[in-house]
Amino acid sequence: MRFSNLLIPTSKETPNEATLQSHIYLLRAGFIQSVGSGLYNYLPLGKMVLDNISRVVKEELDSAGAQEVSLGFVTPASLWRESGRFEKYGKELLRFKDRKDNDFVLGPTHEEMMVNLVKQSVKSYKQLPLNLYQINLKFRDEIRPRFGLMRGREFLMKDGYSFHIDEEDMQREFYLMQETYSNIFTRLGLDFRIVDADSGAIGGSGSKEFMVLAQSGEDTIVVCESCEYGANIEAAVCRYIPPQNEKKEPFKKVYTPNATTIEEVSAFLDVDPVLCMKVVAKRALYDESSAVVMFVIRGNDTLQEIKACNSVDANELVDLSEEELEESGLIAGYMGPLKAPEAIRVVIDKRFQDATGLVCGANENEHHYIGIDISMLENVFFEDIVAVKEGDKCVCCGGNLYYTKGIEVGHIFQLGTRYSDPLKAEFLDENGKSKPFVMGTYGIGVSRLIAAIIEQNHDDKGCIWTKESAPFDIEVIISNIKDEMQYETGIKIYEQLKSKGFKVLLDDRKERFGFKMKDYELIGIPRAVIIGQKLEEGNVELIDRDDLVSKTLPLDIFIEEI
RNA sequence: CGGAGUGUAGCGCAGUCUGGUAGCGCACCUGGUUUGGGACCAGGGGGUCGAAGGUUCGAGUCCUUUCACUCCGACCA
Repeated sequence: MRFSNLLIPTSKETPNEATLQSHIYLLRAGFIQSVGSGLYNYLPLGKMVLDNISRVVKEELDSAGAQEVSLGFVTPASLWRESGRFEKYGKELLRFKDRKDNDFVLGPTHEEMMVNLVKQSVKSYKQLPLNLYQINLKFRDEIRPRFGLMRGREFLMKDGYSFHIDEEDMQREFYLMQETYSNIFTRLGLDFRIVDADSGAIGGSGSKEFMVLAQSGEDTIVVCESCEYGANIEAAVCRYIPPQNEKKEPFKKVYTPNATTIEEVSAFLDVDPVLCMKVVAKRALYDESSAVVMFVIRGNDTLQEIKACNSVDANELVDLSEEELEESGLIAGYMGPLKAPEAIRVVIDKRFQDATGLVCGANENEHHYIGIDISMLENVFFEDIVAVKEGDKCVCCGGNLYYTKGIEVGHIFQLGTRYSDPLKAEFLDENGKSKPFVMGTYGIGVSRLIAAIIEQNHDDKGCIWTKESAPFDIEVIISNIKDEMQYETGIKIYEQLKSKGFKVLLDDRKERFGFKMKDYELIGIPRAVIIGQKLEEGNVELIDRDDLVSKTLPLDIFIEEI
């Protein structure tokens, strides 16, 4: 295609709102246009990249036996009520009414719709397994959209759903999808890692995320330096030994004035923070109720809120105000699991199991207990609720764990019957018995991938597209279109490359050389051929975008070499 | 949700304190020169100053309300 005919509004200036490199370059190079908070238009170049990514996704999924469909974007709320998610999904779900006052939602994900589709057409085990997917718009009313395409409200996602007769077959498909996803991200030229993950609002068990490694990633992932273990911080686990106090202090209440933080308590009583029970009180929200919960962790740990939330099966955890604390009978700075108000649920971190000689708040102003053994506590239960720290030991091999940042581009879940049960999606097995489908669900953030590719592949001049994602394979740059020989040679090379099957962009604009080069570097097409001054000796230049190294080649050899 | 900030030409901004004909750079249009690293000269087009209401002879500027957008945070007891 000719540059002069394409809408590619490049810009020298960085738009105000962009902070992330990918966002800046995608805007400046004319791939996307901002239309509102978390909403973007795709211009021709952006649409080409989007289509390339979709194509790779589709090819790999189809060859793995999945089938593409397209579901309605607007979903009747009744389906969401049946699954129980109409209330549970929270404010991210955009709800609205039609003229007849019926409730609808804009689909943030399509489990309900897909289950409904299959329920109506699949009745027998003979029709299974089945893997259906779509590449379609999603809408999530994010609390705070940011980072351009990375966290928009409207975005393009591939979502797939598989249906099986039993767990075993669902797991087979899960691993097939894991492999298929690896193929997709490898083809797109990404450096990624597969990690264990929390299942979040989708529900189900056994989920894995595909993380593109990048400093700007929003997720913290924990990886092992000596084995393959990797997990999102929300789900990461590690080895631990329960803390034991060397000093055998007898149990007693002690006066601890002005010691409201772990540091102060630890210093005042001369005990290691690891032996201090830090209490984080939260309100756990459920569908129709809420409860105050005390999460008890070691003084040197931090609460992992997702794990904590899962430990009490809550929808969400929220902070307590000063007033709420008081109403619950809790005293900030002096909370403890021993002799706590009865209505309060206590969850203790697993790391405390069998621990002895601990310190905790006495639920009484300016007092702490010392010499507590965990066995003294009643009506408590143990869960893993703290964030793994760098330097903790890997559960698999004992190696050191460390943090890195990742962009979540894919997530696969073993759902089981989480949706088929409530939606009564059943089939008849070989004994003629009704059974709910056993399901898996698989997502890829297609529009987010555009940003992820650039986050991982750019320099200080602009984008560097990977082979399969690039809007064009090669750009033909005519240095000066008023030079007839350059112009005619440019056109000829352009036609030749096209006939060889390349996607070619011809920069035939009436601009100066430097201007065109800046645009080339900003847009980031993998290779360019420059038809310029060297043509007088019968040469052209071939340049690679990633290293910007150029090779001078005689015209006839150039065509061969390509 | 909490905190901070910004809305003036397509983009980036000045003008607001101290009310008096709406400005600059980039981009755009016309003509000419230039043509290997975002050129130059000359001429030109483009604005409900986020919106509504108020004060005033007069409001981009002062007052009230409202909307939108951006950034930071959502830790700890």
